[in-house]
Amino acid sequence: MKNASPKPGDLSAQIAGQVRDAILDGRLMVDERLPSEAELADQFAVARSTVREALKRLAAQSLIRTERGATGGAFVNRLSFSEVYDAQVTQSALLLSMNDVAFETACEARFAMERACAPLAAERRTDDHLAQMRREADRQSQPDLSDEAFCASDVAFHRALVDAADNPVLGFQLAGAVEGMQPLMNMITFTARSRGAIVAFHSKIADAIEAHDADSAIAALSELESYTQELADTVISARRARQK
Amino acid sequence: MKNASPKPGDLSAQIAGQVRDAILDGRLMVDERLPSEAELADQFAVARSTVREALKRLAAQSLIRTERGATGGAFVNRLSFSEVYDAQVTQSALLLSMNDVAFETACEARFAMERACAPLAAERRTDDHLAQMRREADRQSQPDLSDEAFCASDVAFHRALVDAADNPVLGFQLAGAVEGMQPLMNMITFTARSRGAIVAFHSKIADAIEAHDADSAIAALSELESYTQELADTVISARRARQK
DNA sequence: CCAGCGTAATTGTCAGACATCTAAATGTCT
DNA sequence: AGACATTTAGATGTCTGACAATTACGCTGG
Repeated sequence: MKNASPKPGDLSAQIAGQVRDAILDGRLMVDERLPSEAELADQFAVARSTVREALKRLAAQSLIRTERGATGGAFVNRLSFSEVYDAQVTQSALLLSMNDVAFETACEARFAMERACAPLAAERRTDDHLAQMRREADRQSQPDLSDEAFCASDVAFHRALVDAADNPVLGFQLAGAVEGMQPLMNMITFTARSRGAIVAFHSKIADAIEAHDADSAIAALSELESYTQELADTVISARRARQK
Repeated sequence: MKNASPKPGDLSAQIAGQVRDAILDGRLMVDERLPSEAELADQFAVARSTVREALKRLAAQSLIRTERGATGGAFVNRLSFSEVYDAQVTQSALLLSMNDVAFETACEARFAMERACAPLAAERRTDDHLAQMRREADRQSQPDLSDEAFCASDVAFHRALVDAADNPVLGFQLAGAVEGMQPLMNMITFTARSRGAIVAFHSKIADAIEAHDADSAIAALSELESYTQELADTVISARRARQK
């Protein structure tokens, strides 16, 4: 709306914004080469260093890539799902850690979204997805697994579930909710007993997905959510008591 | 894993990476001030301009903010939901536009996630949320609304629904799915008849939310999804026929 | 025909200077 | 002493000019 004159002092930010808008509007197409830094400096009537700072900003957002050499320059980058996926995970993890989000809130969001893809996963799952889920559940049964490894396997299990829904858009949106929560989950120490319960839920989920039974999968996910919440409550209140 | 020596040629990228890791690890706390650019240049044994490019990269990711003046400098930024929300929206929009994602896929993801927050919204909605939904539905009934304005109001309606779930984590995860899809939705021209149908669905959803009836809300959302898909199919096949 | 070499274009880095901004210290008047 | 104006120091923002590193391309000579 007000693209014409957003003058917040910083030239490099303004220039970055203008180029970003050009990419967003489609005035710059994927893989198109931007003018050289010197040309951009002329066009915007600024020094090359200022242009460079603007380009670095865009590069940090994966909007452009730069290549060196005679035919080099800055090119509009095709955003890939995997790139955005990673960015999503780190951003969510940071967001959660910096805003003291209640475990309950994050957990609720995560399972709400995961239940959202359960019907699709139940319908479309391949044998590969199922095998992956079984494999992770098996690994989680091994008693000599560290808490971190257990959590990593937990994430892998749920990621397999999400992948089974076979919708890349859904998949990358869920990245933050599932993988970004791992640091929070890592704060919970799992007893042998709680691990057993979790593996049982995972088996239940895998069974439901195998049977193409969406309702059972959703039910099992809800049970797992309740159990996770209970577990977190126990750990947190124990920690609080110990501090007092 | 391999943080020790990731030497991909670019000094500014390396430095940005080191500082980013420091923030992620918690070695740099929120609102902590980084050394001045000159000091950082000394520490890393590079020129100030190189340090600046690194800092601009981090600033583009909202990891730091810079303030001018005597007590200024670069400070670790507390990631806010609203910042990440905006980034999420533009990133999703770009991702969708650059990877020729099928409308069907995006639509499916969006409604799957929206249904996920319907139960929470039905339980927790306030009168404010409800009023907002009604207001947007009303606006959508006005025949002199442009297609863009209609779509914007549509987004606002669904955002009110998401907000009613009262879970910020869920809210920002859904940002990409709902608002990021707006460009795709804008490609559909709405006839008076289709607008009427959509408004009817919206009213149905608002009624269900008002009655705290999660199941009806989910059902209405599913109907709206089907209708949207039909509409898109019609528009797309008409466009294809016209081109041929 | 082809292998090697130089050349030009472009990004990456450096060094130093000046401009601008801002809080804090300092000075001045009542 | 307190309120207000002024200076000052430290920091970021910008500019200029130079050189290094890298890469495609064309030329030249065998």
